[in-house]
Amino acid sequence: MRIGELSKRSGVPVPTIKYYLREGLLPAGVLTSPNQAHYDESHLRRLRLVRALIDVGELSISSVRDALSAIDASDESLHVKLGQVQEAISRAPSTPLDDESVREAEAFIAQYGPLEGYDIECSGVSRMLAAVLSAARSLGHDKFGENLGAYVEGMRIIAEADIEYVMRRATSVDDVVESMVVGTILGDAAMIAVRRLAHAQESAKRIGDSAARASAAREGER
Amino acid sequence: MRIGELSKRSGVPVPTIKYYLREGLLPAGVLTSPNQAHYDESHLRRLRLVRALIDVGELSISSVRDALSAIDASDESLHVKLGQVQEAISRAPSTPLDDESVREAEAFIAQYGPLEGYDIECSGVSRMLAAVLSAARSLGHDKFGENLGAYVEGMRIIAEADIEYVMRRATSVDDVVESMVVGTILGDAAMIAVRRLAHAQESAKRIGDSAARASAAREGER
DNA sequence: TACTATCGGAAAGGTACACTATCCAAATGC
DNA sequence: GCATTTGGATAGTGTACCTTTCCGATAGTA
Repeated sequence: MRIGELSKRSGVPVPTIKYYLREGLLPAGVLTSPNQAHYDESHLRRLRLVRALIDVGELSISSVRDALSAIDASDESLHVKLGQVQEAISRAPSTPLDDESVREAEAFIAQYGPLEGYDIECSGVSRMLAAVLSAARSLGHDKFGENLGAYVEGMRIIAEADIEYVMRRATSVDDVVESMVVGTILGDAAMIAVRRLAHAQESAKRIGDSAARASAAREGER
Repeated sequence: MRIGELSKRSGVPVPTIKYYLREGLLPAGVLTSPNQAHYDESHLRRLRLVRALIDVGELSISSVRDALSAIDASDESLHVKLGQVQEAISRAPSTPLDDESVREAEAFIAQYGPLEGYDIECSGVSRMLAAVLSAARSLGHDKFGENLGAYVEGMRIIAEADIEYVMRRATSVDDVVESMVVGTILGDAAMIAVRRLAHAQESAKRIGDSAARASAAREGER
């Protein structure tokens, strides 16, 4: 197919596709003449992945580029590759971190489980955690870290389901990597949404009785 | 204190504080003369909250404004207020959604638990879920929705800890609301970070043996 | 009472990002 | 034959989030 059909099938405007081509988010099509190129299903698939990373994952163009090049890299082991894509799709804050929080974050990671070959100091995850703890501290929530135990417990269940899901559907190594990217990005958003629901439900259960009754009454009036 | 000290204590540049004042993210100080104002601890606290919402929560200025005005609103019940701040701090995607995914999302919410007074159709949470399912579908992950069961299970644990945490430390109604905002925003980031760790650990356990051994060997060489 | 630093407030400027628009000669498709 | 579409390059747009600059007034210090 040519760029017009790629655009129609993906819902992405032609100029935007050209922009993505320029930015290296999409491999060039096969040139059939100096100014004609053909694209195939793999381009469509890649384009949809790009849009998912941008729209749902809210990644920047350059993060998407990093993630894709990690996906496409072929000279690494699967484990290393997964680490690289994880780094690419994890937003690392650029805020200055206080030492106390950095130490707390690293201690948490160390205690969480020995991760061989995991470079704690320069991982986005540890900086993220440090930023969270640092922000919590500055807001007077210095006990926030104690909550992390529950997070670990919850994430154990979810991560297990994630891996299970990836293993069930993936048919090749590249498939595993791509599924992990998709599952991670979509899962992040899904987790957040489900947590909001759980909060709303808990709020309704504990304190919303009168409000719910009022709402039900309003509903009844119609 | 005057603006200079507020800046020094918060780490936010003076011009940025002025900008936040203009944007209504920070209440004006008490004017002691036509061009002198005093700020107190509440301003410092609010300023730190704003920075946490922006830096950790990655909220836009206008979302922060919405969240703050929901926090400050006084004429609503706690339950309604919590719903409003939740809406303000939940990023709702602006992508077009396919009907199938919208239906699946709404069915999920309905089945998840009866939320009285919860307007499914115009909640950011349901749009978020629909966007996730829609993106999954377009990427060929049409079974992604089946994973949500595990997410619910994980979130039950986490949401319970969240509520517990808020109830334990809050001393007033306003405190509950603010703690909920902070806990939600920081918790989102924390969840994501912990999930990354869990994935890394699982990857190391299942496939990283050889890579870990290689890394350990490299470590040993030093 | 000089003098310097800092202040509040307004307006204009800047930077980064993610596209969009315009143009061109060449190729396609009816 | 001829309107449409193409790849490719360059320039422009819109939004978001600050910064810079300026002003006359005030605060703190000598």
